[in-house]
Amino acid sequence: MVGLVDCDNFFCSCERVFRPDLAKTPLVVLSNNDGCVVARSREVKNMGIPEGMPYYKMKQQYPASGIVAFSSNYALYADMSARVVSILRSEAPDVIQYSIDEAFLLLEGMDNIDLHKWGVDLCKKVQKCTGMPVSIGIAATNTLAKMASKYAKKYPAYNKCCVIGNEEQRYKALSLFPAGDVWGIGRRMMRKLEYIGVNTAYDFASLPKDYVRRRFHVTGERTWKELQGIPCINVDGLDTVSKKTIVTSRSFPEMIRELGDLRSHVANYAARCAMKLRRQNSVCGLVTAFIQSNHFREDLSQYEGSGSYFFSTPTNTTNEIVAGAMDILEHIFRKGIYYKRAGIMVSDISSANTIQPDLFEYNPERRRKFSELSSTIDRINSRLGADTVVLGAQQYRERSEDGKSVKFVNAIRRAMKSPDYSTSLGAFVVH
DNA sequence: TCTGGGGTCCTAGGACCC
DNA sequence: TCTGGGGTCCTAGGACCC
Repeated sequence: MVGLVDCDNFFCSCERVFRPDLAKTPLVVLSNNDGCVVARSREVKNMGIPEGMPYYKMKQQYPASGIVAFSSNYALYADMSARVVSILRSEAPDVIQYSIDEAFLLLEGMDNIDLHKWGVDLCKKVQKCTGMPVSIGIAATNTLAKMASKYAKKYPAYNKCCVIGNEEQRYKALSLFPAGDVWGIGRRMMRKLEYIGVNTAYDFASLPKDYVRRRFHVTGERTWKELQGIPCINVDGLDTVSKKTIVTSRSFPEMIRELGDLRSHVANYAARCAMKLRRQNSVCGLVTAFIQSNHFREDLSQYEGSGSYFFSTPTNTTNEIVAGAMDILEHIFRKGIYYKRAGIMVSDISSANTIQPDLFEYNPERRRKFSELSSTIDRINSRLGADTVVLGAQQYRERSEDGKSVKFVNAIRRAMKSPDYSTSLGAFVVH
């Protein structure tokens, strides 16, 4: 059997752990730049506010709702996530973290245990130790466990733990479950399914296997099998295997026209990608940069530009990756466009332990220096705070009146961010 | 005024090989 | 008039996830 532990309204619950006075207050957490609603408390979900709704629209449409909004506080969420996982690891034989708020538990060797009681106790322990409310679904496959966890959330009678343990329970669970909510059935697939009269998970599971294979390919067939109770979606090692691509991208709080301003942003994203590469002890062979105009402004000219830069010897140093990104930017920049978003992707990722050097241009001394420089920057920044030391290209220029001096400015709007309660002593300074 | 960010896997089709 | 057959690898784009 596998278990799927899912934090209830994760971002909102993180905020509530340190603001118990808001336990019953409708709460939302916003995306970068306070753009969209990315997390909603139960009260807000009940009001019918959809995920992804732009914050300004929410304010327009629900002016007197009493909803409290928080900017996203990723330092807090990442730390809370780690705390929850550490409790899970202390209780379950094997834990695979699947996302920031979800983990699969491999429940081998627990055949003679009352799994429902075990799950209820686990949720209680997590809540007691971290303050985080969680639910758990237990079943024979990942897909069924995900389904069970939704039942555990929806019906209080389950006491936060729902087990799909036999055929009767599986049949009942499938029959009452909308097909579109099944893990692996997205919007596109659901449109096709509706067309052939499939509404519930049971309807889908009742389709002939060959038909599912033909219409929905292997991925659809896997989901179908999982619903039969046959495991075939593997998440083993998901959290230990290094990433194959790494992306850093952002929308800007204001639109940007100048190449110089774009350069600062893109250099920062490139530096972040380099840091993420080093963190997983990887190097990349390719960096891709992209810049985009504002899709929502149909009155302005639209443009999307992207380009790539190959490294003859794979690298993870900040200066090489930033230099590559700057080179691309020169080529893809067009004058007269109002830019709203940009990003960097590094790919062709391999281990930093086995770098294949370029036969003709390899310069070990240069590489060693760059590499040392980057790890020194990492050490300084981890001790003294992120972005204590950056490349010149990463500086955001805010020009003074006379245009002579520039200063460093914060690039992201987070007007309503909570303090970093769990990771910074500064959060508790009394003013 | 205002609209998020970061991943994975699969498939079709092109380019290339013998 | 008439133009083979069987592979592999790579990439872009689609679909899905949180």
